[in-house]
Amino acid sequence: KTPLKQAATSASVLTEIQPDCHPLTTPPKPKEILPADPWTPTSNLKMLISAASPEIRSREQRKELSNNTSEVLQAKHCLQEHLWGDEYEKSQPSRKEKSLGLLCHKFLARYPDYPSTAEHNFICLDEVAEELSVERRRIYDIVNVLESLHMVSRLARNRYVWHGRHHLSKTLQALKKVGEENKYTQQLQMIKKREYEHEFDLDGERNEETGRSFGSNEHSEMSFVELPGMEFRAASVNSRKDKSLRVMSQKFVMLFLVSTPQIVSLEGAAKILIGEDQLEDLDKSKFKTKIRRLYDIANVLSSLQLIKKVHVTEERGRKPAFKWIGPEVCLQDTELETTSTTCPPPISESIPSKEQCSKNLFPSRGKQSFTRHPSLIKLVKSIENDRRKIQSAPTSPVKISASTDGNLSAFPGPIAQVPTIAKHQLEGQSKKGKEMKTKLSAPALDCNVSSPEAVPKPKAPGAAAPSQQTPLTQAGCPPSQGSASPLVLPHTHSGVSYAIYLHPSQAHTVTTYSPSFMLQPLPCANVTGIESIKSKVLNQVTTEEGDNQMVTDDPTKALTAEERPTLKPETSSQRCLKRSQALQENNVIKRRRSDEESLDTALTFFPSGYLIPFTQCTHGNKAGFSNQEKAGLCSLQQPTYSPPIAGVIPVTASDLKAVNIPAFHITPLNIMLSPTSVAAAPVLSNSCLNSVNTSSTPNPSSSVLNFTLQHIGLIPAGVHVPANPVLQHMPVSSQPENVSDSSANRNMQEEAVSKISCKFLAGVGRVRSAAIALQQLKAPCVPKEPQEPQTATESFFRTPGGPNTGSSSSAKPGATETISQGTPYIPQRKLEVSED
DNA sequence: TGATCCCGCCAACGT
DNA sequence: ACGTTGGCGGGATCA
Repeated sequence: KTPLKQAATSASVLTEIQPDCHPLTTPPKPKEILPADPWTPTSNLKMLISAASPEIRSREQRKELSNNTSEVLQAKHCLQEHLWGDEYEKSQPSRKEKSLGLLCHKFLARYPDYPSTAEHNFICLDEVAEELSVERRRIYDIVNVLESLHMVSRLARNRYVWHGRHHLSKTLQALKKVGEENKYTQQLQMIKKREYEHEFDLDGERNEETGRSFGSNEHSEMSFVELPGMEFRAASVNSRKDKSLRVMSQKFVMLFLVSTPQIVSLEGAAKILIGEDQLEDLDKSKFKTKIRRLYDIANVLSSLQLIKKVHVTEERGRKPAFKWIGPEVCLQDTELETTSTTCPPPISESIPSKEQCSKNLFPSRGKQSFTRHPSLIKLVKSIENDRRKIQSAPTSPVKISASTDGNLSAFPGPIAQVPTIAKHQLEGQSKKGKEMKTKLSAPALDCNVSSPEAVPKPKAPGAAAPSQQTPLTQAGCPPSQGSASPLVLPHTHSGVSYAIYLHPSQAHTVTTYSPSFMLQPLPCANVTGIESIKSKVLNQVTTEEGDNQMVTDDPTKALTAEERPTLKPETSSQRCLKRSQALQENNVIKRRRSDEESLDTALTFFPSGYLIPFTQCTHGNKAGFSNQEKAGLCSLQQPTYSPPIAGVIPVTASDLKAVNIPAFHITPLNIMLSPTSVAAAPVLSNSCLNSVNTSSTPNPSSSVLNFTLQHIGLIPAGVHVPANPVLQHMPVSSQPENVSDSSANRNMQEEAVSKISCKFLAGVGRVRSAAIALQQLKAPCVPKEPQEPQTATESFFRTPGGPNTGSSSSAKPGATETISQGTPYIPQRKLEVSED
């Protein structure tokens, strides 16, 4: 009776969840004794478990008999009574049953992937820890990683909010962007190169060299990557300097997103992550510790179905590694990347203009937008403090968030602080929060007070505002209640669109989105299915196995499908297939979804009232399209823009109406900034943009825009504003002392400036006052030198498409895929990646 | 064995 | 002072 021991422990459960688990490795045997540490009485989890295997199911059934969720502990006691200490010991959950991965599964099972924003998804660490019967310490591990993906965010002590995967794609984009800026690709190459040289006794000075290059990485101090709208959930969190696990997690993810076969070995990751801060001492113990942490992170990421474990077999031997199985992340409008028909490896060079264009186009995008420079933290903090002081918090953020979107309603007021801040910024260009604090003036406070009333209210879907009704026309209204302009925003989760009454200023902010619209006129035919070809050719990946089963057969997903409607994971190959076969209507639908998402993004953005990145809007690529346009223009287009996760958001007809936020809704906001800069200095990125879009396709919206603006009196009749004002906030950056070419500094400043500009404009509430303020803006405006050219390497290294886009999988589980990791630096070498 | 990674000490931090 | 977070690494467990 000894075999009482685990057998069908959670370990096997997990394994069976994994598709590749083969009968060969038949799990020892079902456990005869209920685990002392019973499953969480979450229905989800139970379903998950029971679906995992018949054995488990039966066990669950047995347990079901006495499972009233409150009797879990009882069971434990019984168990204790009926077993001798010895046996009881054995019945204790095995190590694997306590694994972080499983724990994470349990944890995740508690919350929907895409929680409706209406329901409050709060996480009380204590409760969770108790319910999962683990120490809180473990929950931290999970939550920290989740936090790094913005799937949760901290509200307060012991309190987190669950966001689910709503922000995931955005986060991943941000991470990818930052990862690229961090030259992670190069670092990875470096490591590979180094290893390669090792094999040929080339070590020695060479290593010094390569090692040094790590240290010289200017981004080494990169801190936590934030998503706009997600940032000040808790000032305390931000103020903590040690976000190691969070940051490490993000970096880890970056590595995946940036490397071309999206496979990262633990070792390599550890080296890079260590190399960043501690370039020199590749301490053994430090390395070990790093690895340990990476395992922790990897476990969570695995539970999230973002990565899976593989083994990379090189000449050297088998190394543990992880492969990205999450959604593909496209940095910008995907159609730009897939224009050419046969894109050989150096594809990024074949589209450099586009690539760089968009990068230059949205200079504040990516790192600037998402990474908070250390020196900004203070500012941020103080602002947060101010906010808290000012916000009399009649309703806790918790309660506020009930209506539509937590983000949306959580921070109604702070935006109003901007004017002062902006002013201050313009005057002193000091980023010290303290000073700002003192500058908070009465108007700002007023705004704060009034803005809560402008909190979006749900409205009947039918009440969609016609797109012509620009918020601008109402901008003259004071920022009080009733002056809100209806702005239709789709409700991503429920598929119901809401007309949200936005404070005019907020509306402006939202409209920031449409810049992407300007990019759209790009003819986008002949893109179908290219990516798959590309990646096949490029990566020579013999994709095998289980991606399919891995993802689709996963009981977790199947079972929780209803509450995770959007997740329905697609295999890369599936996606490929879909892409190439996509029916027009599918495309349209997806487009809608995309729109939805992008708008959702918008929703996410403006509430923050602080970081309002123009740039982020970009990936909401089709946001500006009318559906007709989309249908016509893009019917042939490959729907690569939406990662699987984003692609399955339920859509209702009403959403169709919601997707149009006309360009000129937006532009006014930018325009207010731009006249100065436009006149002052032609922005480099403009020309880029023009070359791609404007020149070829006269943009009608430009004239409309100008007309509108002139009509409204925002700009003098003679002035013509380019249709792509997006960038023009950039030159506003007017800090003369900022000669440093350090992108970090610049980015920071740009971020600050754009933020401030946004806030400023958003907070003014009255166009007039904004216009007046604009006058003030003009003075300090200094033409800024064009965005630094993209390093050739950056684009060079970039390879389009992920390895996931490989051929359809048919290989047996356990088969190995052979990956030749082509890199510019090192000769092609064969790697074997095997599933475990 | 080496790969994994649980566990919980304890310090930094917040209140 | 006390509770929360979470870095960290010993050493148990797994394969």
